[in-house]
Amino acid sequence: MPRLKSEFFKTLGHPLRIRVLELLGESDRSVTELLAEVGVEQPALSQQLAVLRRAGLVVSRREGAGAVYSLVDERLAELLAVSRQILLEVATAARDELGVL
Amino acid sequence: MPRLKSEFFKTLGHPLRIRVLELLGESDRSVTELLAEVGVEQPALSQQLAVLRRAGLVVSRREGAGAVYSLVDERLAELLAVSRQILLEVATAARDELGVL
DNA sequence: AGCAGATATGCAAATATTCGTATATGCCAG
DNA sequence: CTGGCATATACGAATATTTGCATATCTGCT
Repeated sequence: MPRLKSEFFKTLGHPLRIRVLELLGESDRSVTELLAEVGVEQPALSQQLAVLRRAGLVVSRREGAGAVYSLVDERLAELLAVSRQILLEVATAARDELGVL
Repeated sequence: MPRLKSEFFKTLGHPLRIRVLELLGESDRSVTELLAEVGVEQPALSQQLAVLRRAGLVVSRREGAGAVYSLVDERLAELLAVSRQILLEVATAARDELGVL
């Protein structure tokens, strides 16, 4: 399972993909909406959406002209929240470390 | 924060590193012990331990001859557990998807 | 000091990811 | 069925990561 899990985390290892997941955690969004919120070229966004889709973390449905994306599992939001906690902890631990020296 | 978070996940995106974190989640371990449990060359292990150290996810203390590693934050174990849940969900979702086609 | 075991670092080749740009496809209006 | 907007894919150059191997460093012992 480490192999699978590392694939999963590798998928999360990209700023734009994280950003998108956070936004989708709030609510479903069309590509156009996402495009307005993250500051990148359209192909760049579609590429990363494709990565997330292949990893099975998001799904897209066509809706009229465009496409709407949503998270497959809401626990992804939870995961990102937990990771924020850990990051804070790790960051302050590192700061204390430096403080002691 | 997406940048920081993606760095964090990138660090997790490696089978050996995941394996090590899971083992350290159970209990602290010396490099020698880790070496016996994961099946890799010693330099490979030390390299990945170094990555984890630089990322601030683990710390090492010298103990006699060798070095003992431990997790900086036990919530890392929790995180890995949550990710397991999500993986299962995602995997079955994907399977159902295929089943429907 | 000199040795031996344990751990860490350096570095180049192989491999994988990202980014930009061009282009293709899907869908609706007219 | 054609134009135009929305989204997706292709592909090469730039960049980052991984891997294997050689070697350095640290520690306790004699």
